Amino acid sequence: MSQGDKPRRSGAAQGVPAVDASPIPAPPWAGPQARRARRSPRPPLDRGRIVAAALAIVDADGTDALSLRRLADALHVTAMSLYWHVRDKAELLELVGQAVLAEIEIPPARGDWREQLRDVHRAMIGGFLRHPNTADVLVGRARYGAGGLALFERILSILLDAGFAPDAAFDAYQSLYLFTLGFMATSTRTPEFVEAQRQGVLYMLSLPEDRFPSIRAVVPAIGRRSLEEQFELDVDIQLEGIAARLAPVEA
Amino acid sequence: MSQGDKPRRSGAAQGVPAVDASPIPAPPWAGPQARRARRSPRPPLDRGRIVAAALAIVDADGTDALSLRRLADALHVTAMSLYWHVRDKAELLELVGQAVLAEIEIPPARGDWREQLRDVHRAMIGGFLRHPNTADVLVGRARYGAGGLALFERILSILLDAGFAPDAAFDAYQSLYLFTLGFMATSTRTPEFVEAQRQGVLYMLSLPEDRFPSIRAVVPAIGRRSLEEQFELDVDIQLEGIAARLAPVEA
DNA sequence: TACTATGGCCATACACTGTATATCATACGC
DNA sequence: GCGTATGATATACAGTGTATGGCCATAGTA
Repeated sequence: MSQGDKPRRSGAAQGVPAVDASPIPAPPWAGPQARRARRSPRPPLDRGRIVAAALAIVDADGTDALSLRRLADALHVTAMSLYWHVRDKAELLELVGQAVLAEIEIPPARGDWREQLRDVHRAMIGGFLRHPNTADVLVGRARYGAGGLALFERILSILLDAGFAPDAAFDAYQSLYLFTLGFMATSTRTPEFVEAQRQGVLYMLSLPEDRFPSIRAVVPAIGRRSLEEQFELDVDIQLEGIAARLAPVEA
Repeated sequence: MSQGDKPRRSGAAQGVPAVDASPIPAPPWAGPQARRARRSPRPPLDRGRIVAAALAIVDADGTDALSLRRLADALHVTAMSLYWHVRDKAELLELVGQAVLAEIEIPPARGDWREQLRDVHRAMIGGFLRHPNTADVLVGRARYGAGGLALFERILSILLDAGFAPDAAFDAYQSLYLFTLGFMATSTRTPEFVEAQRQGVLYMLSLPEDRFPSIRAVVPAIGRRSLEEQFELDVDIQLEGIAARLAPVEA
């Protein structure tokens, strides 16, 4: 029984959450044997430090630059050491995404449901824009960590409290969520992406006016707003649409 | 002068568009020497066939499965042969994305601006859902090929014709575009993604009701609509919001 | 204090990726 | 026929994620 199983990764290694990407129902942080002390020169490398270092690399050079060896180097450790704490790179990326979400602090409720949703989304996009290179992580692998769940719960509760039926609340959430994802996807700030965007605008300005009159007419409007302002306006559009199509009848 | 330059890739190799990702202003298809005939058993491998084969692989197994060697094998060719026709993998992915966009046929105009936008977006999402695994390509690298430009031009012209000011037209477009991106990002149909989504729902259903009452109340509403219906509703919400916030005053 | 178990880290290796470089084969213009 | 572009290939390299197995210090037990 206790023979074939090497110290292999996965499962409840050390005192760290076992569940795959769902640390909520049983949050055994500070688990059984509460992290025994150590006095070796470098601290003993846990998920927190790994994820923090990974996020730092992503912030600096984008997700493509995040390789396990580079991450290990940053932690003064070999690549394989990471596998003791993390199942594989996919899980690592998930944790990075969750770290970004966890940083977001949900503002207290004030005002009607539209004000509240505006506030929550402002906080979200603010938190995201502090780590704009995490877009593909957040957009691609949609897994909810603790932070994501809290946001989800909060948004839904605002809607339900406002009298939305559950179905309508979900539809409203979906609408806001999808648009937020799209916004994040286009807000990457890695140098290549920014340059590509710039080139795109230049290119569109070079299009023949007779075949693309509308593009030519509108392109000058691009980029006249900051990302924050842009987002603010778009949230407003969402809310207006939600109010018109999904909100409960009563005033 | 004509010495140091090997047949190196890039530029106006063969009769194929030279511009990096912008085949519009000078579309030299059927270029100078209109593709001379050949009767070798296998035809001589052009961008079209490469992109088609790549798209087939992506449709079958997702973008992660698209490696240059596998693509080359499918074409009965070595990996390096591809580099004659394509600068690098990034360009290949761009071309795959553009191929998906190019497949979309823009419906004729009928009805008011909202009807028209609905029709165009229906066509878009229909075309996309025929290649749902191309989501990250379409979402990640936002480069406009011929098809993308045509869509862009069309949507803007609908808005301008409806009396939107250029700034407002761009804002409206942006709103629709971002949300469409988000929708595509969450519509990947690769097995892992679908499974992850399913797990997510199950997980949320297992959350403690006292801490996540809203989630528990709403989760049953997930997935009761098809993707097409979902999209339809969300477009409606966008349009409603756009009408309320951006549309010109006149009726 | 001696002994063992094990948590945590590392060395090595493997299959696979994208791509640089150089070479080779065919077809066409002269 | 010859040179020259056009296109495919062979080889090689650095870098990726990760499977496997070993190493060592500490914790727990006697």
